[in-house]
Amino acid sequence: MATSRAKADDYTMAPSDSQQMRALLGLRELLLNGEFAPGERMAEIPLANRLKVSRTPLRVALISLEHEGLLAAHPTRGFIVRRFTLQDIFDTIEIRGLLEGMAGRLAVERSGMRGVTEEVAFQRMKEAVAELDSVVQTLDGKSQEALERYIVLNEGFHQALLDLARSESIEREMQRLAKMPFAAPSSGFVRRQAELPESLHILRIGQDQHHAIIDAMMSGEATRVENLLREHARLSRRNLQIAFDKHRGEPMPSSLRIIRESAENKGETR
Amino acid sequence: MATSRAKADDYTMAPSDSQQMRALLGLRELLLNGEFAPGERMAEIPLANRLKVSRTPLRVALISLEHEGLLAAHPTRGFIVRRFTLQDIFDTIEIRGLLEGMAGRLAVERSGMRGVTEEVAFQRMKEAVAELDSVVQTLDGKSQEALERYIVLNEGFHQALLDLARSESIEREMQRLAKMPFAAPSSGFVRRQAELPESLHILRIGQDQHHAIIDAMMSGEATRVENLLREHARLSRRNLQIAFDKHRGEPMPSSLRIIRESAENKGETR
DNA sequence: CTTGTCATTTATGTATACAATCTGCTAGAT
DNA sequence: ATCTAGCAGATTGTATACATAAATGACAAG
Repeated sequence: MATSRAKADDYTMAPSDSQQMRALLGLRELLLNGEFAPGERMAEIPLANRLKVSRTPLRVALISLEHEGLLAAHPTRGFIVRRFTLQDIFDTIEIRGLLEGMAGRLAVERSGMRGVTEEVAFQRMKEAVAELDSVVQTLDGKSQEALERYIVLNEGFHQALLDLARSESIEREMQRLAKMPFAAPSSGFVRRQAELPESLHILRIGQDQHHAIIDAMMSGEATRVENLLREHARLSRRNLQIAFDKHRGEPMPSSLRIIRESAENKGETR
Repeated sequence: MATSRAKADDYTMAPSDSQQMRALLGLRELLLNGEFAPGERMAEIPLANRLKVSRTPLRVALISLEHEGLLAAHPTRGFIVRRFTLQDIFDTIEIRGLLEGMAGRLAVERSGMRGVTEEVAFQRMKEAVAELDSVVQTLDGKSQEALERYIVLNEGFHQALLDLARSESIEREMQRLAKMPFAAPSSGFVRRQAELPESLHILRIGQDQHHAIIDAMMSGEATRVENLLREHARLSRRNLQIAFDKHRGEPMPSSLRIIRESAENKGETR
């Protein structure tokens, strides 16, 4: 059930090749690529033309993206692009840490007498960590292939943890947070920043934490699991901070463009 | 900004007297009153007639309510009423505790040198607690008026706490959780269950925790604040459990009807 | 030159017609 | 009697026309 990550996009009914999906996926990609400036108004007709859909399915996408947090409702009319500060994203990552921490604790607490060791999802976690050991050694900032494998395994680790918690509520909230830019366990930006030696170092520290988490779970140390996962999430913060510092100057890769350094004129739309 | 709780419903643009609002508010009320059985399909045309809106704004409401978590997208067609177990709601309340705990900790950590004492929002918290002291004494299960006042003050306390955290991310997530049945700090069910002596007792314990939270914040004990708030949220669980146990038999007030005892046939729609 | 009002224009909110798809039923065959 | 295929009905997905409210710009008054 909650095993596979697949499933087109879940909500917004309609077969995944519907106009609504085309609009949602297309617009989300545009937004995450920083194609629009924060605060910019999303005019429906031009957007519909650009995405090759009519206004109705586009509207569905706009509403969805507002709930996802990428857009904000303009007080009087339509939608505008939401403004993200680094602080917002850091807080979101920390919330993710809270949720994963709770998931880890519940995984231990709810596994009953037998302990977590018996569960198949726990086997998946262990297998992911085992393979990550070798993948992490391969990582050198050049091998794109190894990095892709790293991401797959890391996501597998985190998904298996959620499965173990058996909590629909946590599952839901995590799925939600994962749609916020840079908040997911393996945020897309890892892909591009992983050349940096500091980032590689952080991936290795993360892998050490993976081991500690497995260890604590096997011992039934629920609180330790929770704390480890909270700290584990903070690695994403560090990683993001590094990527951000790197581009203090001008270029700023497209994926980072949605972030506004500070509050600026966080107030009105203008 | 985040000071007032007002603002019609925030998203779903449109002036608050729009058809979209009528549909959203109307349908949400129907759902929370347990008018539909979990798993039931939400047919658009009958619903539109019932709510006196056309299909287009109704559709907006359906999509919104799916994101809020009250509806689920049927794989192939339309929306169905989501199934809630007591476990789901308990987990959601615990997540609320995590968020409020983080908010309290941030409030202390981010208040800088001067400490939290200087902040106006902290004054609001103290004032709310002060008045709650007298209101709580008045509560006797008969005075509806005192109960209403209790709810207002309690919500003020929790909102001021969020304001102190100065975190848009937490604010957002809390606003979201508050739309889940029984997850808000002063869940609607308090209103009807407060006759029960056990519930009254719980409200008094909660007030004691309020004092402890204020105390810890003044001392700058961030971690203690966090733990207190996590535990504070669990009172809602106890309260809900009491209300639920009370109606083991048959009647089950309308507000509790959306909860299904256990997973039953949590699988398919049928 | 500035400011306020009004008309024009443009974009969004709403309703509805049409198309595509699923559901359920009936009839026929095994 | 049961299962399958095909058809009819109903329901959702999509497009679009129309209504309505906001933004824009022109013009006049101060």
